[in-house]
Amino acid sequence: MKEIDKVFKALADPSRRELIDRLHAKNGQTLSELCAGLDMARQSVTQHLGLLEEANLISVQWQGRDKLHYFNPVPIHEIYERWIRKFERQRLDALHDFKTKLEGKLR
Amino acid sequence: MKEIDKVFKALADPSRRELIDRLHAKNGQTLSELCAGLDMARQSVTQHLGLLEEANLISVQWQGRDKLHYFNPVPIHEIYERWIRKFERQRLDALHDFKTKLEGKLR
DNA sequence: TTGACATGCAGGTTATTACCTGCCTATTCT
DNA sequence: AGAATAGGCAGGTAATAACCTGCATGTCAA
Repeated sequence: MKEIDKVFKALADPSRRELIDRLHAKNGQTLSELCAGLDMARQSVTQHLGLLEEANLISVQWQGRDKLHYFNPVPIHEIYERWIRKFERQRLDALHDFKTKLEGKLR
Repeated sequence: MKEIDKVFKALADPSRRELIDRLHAKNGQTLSELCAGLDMARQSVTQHLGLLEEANLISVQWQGRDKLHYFNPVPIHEIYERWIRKFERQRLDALHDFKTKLEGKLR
């Protein structure tokens, strides 16, 4: 499976995006910390975090019995650069055309 | 299911991203046109297109017996605005910090 | 009008996903 | 040392996803 596929797949699940959001708000959280309030068994969270790690969206670091999780924004940036940006450009072009046409009608 | 969830789910599959890419390259293609070269039964493609339509990533228009497909960049833009942009910002900040520290060391 | 073509609809299969529970290990704290 | 805490590992289940085939319908063109 290609890297970019893993990232898209990882982002497909709302719980995983929620986890990323939480790490973005506070980096370096432990598993238990991330579990708190997530209405889901610890094992499920572990699994989600595993997928995120597979996609290189987070990295982990052990500290005694604690497993610390860190968010890595690089894959998201790559998705943006390699896949999303071109559509943004098209969209802006469309807006530009629209505005131009509008100005034509108003003239 | 929330709108944004549908979009992320729709983008999770490589075949569906491929379809979007093709429509981006040439808008208004028929189903048969999109099937060509996709090593997949027509019905599967129909299903993928259905999901993309559900996510509002494409819209269709009938013309006689032909079903024309058009790409809509808006949902992708929304994903970018509401979800990706903040991570881009963090990333740029990180780069900036890095550069600043580096300059500190070089001084 | 008949044949060729574009697509829809129904249903079935297999793989994957998102969960769970139960039990085990390692670390910390008292 | 013993209890509490953080996490791993194995396995099981139910829902969903990604495919397929077969047949029906509607449209175009000779």
